[in-house]
Amino acid sequence: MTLSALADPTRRAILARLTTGEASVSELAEPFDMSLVAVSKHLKVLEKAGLISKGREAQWRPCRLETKPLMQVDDWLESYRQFWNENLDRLEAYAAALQRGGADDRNK
Amino acid sequence: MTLSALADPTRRAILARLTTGEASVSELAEPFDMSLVAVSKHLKVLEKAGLISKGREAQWRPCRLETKPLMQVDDWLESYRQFWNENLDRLEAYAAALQRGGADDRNK
DNA sequence: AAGTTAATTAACTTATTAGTTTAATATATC
DNA sequence: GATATATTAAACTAATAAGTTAATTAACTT
Repeated sequence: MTLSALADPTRRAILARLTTGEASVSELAEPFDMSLVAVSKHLKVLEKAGLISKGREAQWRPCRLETKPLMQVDDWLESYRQFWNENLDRLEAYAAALQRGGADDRNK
Repeated sequence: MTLSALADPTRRAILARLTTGEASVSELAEPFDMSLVAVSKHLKVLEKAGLISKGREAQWRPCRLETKPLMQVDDWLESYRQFWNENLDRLEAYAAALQRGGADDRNK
């Protein structure tokens, strides 16, 4: 669910905004060229995904960023980091071999 | 586009499979309880997002994982890593303060 | 050249998503 | 208590997504 919540650019912009601190629904909506209702729905999606939480202060619902799901994405990436590091290692080894005197297919 | 491609569990499973090496479309489709055509479409989505590339060997289209978009996701996460580390720092500082003799609000 | 295997394209269905406008619910203020 | 502000809920529309089956393309095997 986290990834599909993150798939929308408006929602990602909202999250980015929240790294600078809490904000109310209408504050969060302000930069966007869409209705407040639409933004409110985006916030609901983010909340269901656990990416934000809402407090209550009078008639405002201050939203704040929750990091747990993002940390899980970070964890999920781990196996792929291993994958691309292996690839980079292979590439470096190949480049080094070339440097040492072009010991590639063309010399066989 | 990367994140919405990653939002689907079937597609994530396909990527995970591809960390173990190249595979043809039908090999990739085999574990799933859906038509080959459906998997072929998922592969098209992954390909458009740059997450895989397809070669051609006779009638097979060997797919392999491409890491660039995943590395970009990793980069995108960076600002959030900073955010949650700051939060952890604050938490640790608070815990340390408590340890040093409960210098919290209740003592003012 | 007939048949088999691998994959894609086309046409369609159903469900979900992102947005809209209008109405409702709280809370605060005059 | 009336009114203004902040937010959510309801009802609807249009676009996109995920799946299906049937047909097509391409390459290999007899």
